[in-house]
Amino acid sequence: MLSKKTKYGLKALTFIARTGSDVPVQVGEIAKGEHIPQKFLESILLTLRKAGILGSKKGKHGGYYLRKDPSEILMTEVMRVLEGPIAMVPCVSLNFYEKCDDCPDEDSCSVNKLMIQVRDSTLEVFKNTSLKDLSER
Amino acid sequence: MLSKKTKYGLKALTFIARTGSDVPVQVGEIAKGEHIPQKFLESILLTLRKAGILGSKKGKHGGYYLRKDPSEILMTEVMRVLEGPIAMVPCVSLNFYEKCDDCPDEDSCSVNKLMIQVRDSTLEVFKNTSLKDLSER
DNA sequence: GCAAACCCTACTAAATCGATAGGATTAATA
DNA sequence: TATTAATCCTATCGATTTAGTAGGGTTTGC
Repeated sequence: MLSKKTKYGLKALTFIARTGSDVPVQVGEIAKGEHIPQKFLESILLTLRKAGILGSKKGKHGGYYLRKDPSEILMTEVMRVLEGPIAMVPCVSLNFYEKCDDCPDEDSCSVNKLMIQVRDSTLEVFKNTSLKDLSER
Repeated sequence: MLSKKTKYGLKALTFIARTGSDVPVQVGEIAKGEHIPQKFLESILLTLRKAGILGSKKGKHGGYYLRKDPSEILMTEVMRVLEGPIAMVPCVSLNFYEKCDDCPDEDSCSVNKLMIQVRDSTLEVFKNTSLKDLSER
């Protein structure tokens, strides 16, 4: 299941991208427009800023803005920041690999093989979808 | 993330399929062979039996067996029984659909569109993989 | 200097996960 | 028929994660 954090984060990014300008967008505005609890959204946008996807401006007329062109912000990056590993099991994760404690041999593990296929097909979708694509729908 | 329940369930099914016979396989045997806590595995196999994927025989020399040929047991079915919805959000789930409380309009929701793509590509993998495929690896 | 915005830490209620415990029931067999 | 070995079933539990909330601190524009 996709966490609310990720879902809200994607909606917020789309919201910002859709304004189409470099003027910072305020948290309150996004929260209202997308029906997201403001305080929760604050922490999500903070995560996205720390990851380098968003920039921020403090004080009056402050807010958040995109640090790259929407077409250059890929879902692989966004999903990894918000949701963590794309793979369904750590033992097939490219960026967050971890060995299973059960399972002495990955090569003979049927789950491993299946989950590699799922990972690759999901990755294909995320790799080929940018924030620009999201915001144009 | 894939739950341990699902992971263990898949391994157990693979184990049973690999015996290649109709003789019931005991829980203890599977637990030992796949390094799964026996009591936990018991409850998982019970779930699979109630879903009609496994059959069971009680008493001495009892155990679990497949109710269909491995080639007819598809990952779509197994995953839905063990893990629940294949979709990452309920609003794009085919078998467990639910409307989002935020999000007034699904058609204009960027998350919705993205998750439909992910669902379809994952579904494609599960639809084309049977227990026979798993057990032959 | 004050109001409006982001920044940061800590806390919490609820749900889920990964088991474990303890026995009830059933079936083969000696 | 008694024993034993297996599945069946319910309940409980500690740890973790999730989805927030609370309460300010800090910075900036006017």
